[in-house]
Amino acid sequence: MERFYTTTAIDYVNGAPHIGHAYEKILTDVIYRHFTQRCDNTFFLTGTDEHGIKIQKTSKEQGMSEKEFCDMNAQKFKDAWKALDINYSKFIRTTDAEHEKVVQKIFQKLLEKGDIYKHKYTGLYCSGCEAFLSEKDLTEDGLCPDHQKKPEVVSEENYFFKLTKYKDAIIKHIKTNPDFIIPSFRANEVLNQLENIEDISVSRAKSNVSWNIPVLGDEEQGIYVWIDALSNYITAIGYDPDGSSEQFKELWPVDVHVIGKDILKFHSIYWIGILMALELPLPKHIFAHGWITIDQTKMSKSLGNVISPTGILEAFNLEIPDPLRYYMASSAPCGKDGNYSDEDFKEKVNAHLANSMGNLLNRTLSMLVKYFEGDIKPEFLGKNELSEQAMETIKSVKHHFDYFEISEAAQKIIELVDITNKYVTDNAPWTLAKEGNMERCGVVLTNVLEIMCVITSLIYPYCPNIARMMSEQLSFDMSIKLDDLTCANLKAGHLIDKENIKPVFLRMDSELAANKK
RNA sequence: GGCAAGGUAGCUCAGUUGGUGAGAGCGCGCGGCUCAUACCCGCGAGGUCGAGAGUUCGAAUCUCUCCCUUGCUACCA
Repeated sequence: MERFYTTTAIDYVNGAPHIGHAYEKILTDVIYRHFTQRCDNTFFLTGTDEHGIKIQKTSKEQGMSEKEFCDMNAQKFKDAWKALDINYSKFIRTTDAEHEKVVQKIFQKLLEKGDIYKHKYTGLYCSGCEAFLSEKDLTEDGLCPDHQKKPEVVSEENYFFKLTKYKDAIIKHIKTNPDFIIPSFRANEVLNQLENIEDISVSRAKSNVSWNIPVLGDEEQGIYVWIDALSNYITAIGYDPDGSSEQFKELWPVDVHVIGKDILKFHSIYWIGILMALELPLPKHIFAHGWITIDQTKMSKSLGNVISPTGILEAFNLEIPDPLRYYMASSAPCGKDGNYSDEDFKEKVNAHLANSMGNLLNRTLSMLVKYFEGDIKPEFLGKNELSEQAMETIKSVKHHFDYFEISEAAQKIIELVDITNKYVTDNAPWTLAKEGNMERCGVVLTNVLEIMCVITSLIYPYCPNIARMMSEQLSFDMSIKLDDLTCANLKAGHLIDKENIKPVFLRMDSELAANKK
């Protein structure tokens, strides 16, 4: 594998980022960082979706221009991702001039091709949804279920995308590529939805919505979300109907679109139809993750249980996002919902990162200093009784990432940590030292430190800061690719002094952590 | 209503094509160790594997019925 391109959904900047937004970015960042350990050319795209009537209205309510409002909120997302160490390559905004220009060209191309046509439509329009609703969507009182508002009867001439033309091809693609939609049980849902699919409206009357990308040559119409937002995945890397960039040619098709399960339909049907119309290769995978619930309850503004990711970092006085990243990425099985609770967060992070992994490094380095003044003697190096298991773990972690099983991969890493902790206890280096069996003692400690290098590499995608601290204390070069990773990472010589041994992560409720404040 | 996925120890969940006394992690209790971040290692808890019936020498694992949860989708109103 030489290149890897991944994306997140772009977030609608109508408000501030919450833990649900953060979950997706963390997942994607973990996936991305893992693949940077396997590929040379990698790219990670995220960004914001900034057009539409809701932005138009909210900005007006707040007495700002749409542009000011979007700038303000987009910045909040950027700040949050910075706090979480989301290592994206590019942050696209759908109001970027370059994006708008290419979207217009895409629209034009599909129009010329005949895949977009004009059609007069009369229906019940909900301005909250920015969409036409059918009567069956409404409540008993004839209100929009989401906005509790009565939709207006609107007759509008819009452009439509000929989605039905591609229906059979999309069905065929999903059926012949079982790993196209992940997790696979969602593929059935999509196939179900495809049965009743109709052409989709891809423009809005400028008189209704002004904050959007104008249709070239038609002042009455603005481009609606589908072509505007979905195409960010290609405009960001230089797609152009008149000739794409080198970068686009290298990176497309995308390896995985990471999205929430709520927008799977748009990505696995609408977006695929658009790509087919543009005659572009299709994404290799679409990974639909589940929701993060808060204390087993769905997060919602009305319940007032919306949690901000930076709020959690502050509440626990965390200087690095690693624990939150680790928890988020490891708490839900692939594609299923996960839950967040303060208690569970603390418990899991303390157990895995502090008690097991962090303490393992700490205890081993301490013994190396105590018994060998921090030196690794040449005779300590060589055959490692743990190497087979370590290599097996690397293989298994890679395998899980190939299927975007992020929490499952984390579990494997912690298993290796546990095995290694047991190895220390079973071999009791402190007893060996007392008995004067110094060579065996040194061999055991060195074996453990070699495994710690492997663990450092494997935990890096989840905990980049902790991994960096571990690598520093081990003098281990983390830039090594996973394919080249072995259990021979250390060199004979002086490794570390007592004063440089530092806990890489302190228990969140420990006195040490409290004193640090 | 249809389709789909589930209901397994306090919590989160594993349990391949049915078969030695039903598992893991966390939490909890007890013991051990003392290198370490009050950490690590070991042991334990006795959970009618949602309910009932059936197939079988034998079912958490297959069949049927029922109850409950979740997702997608419809229809009546």
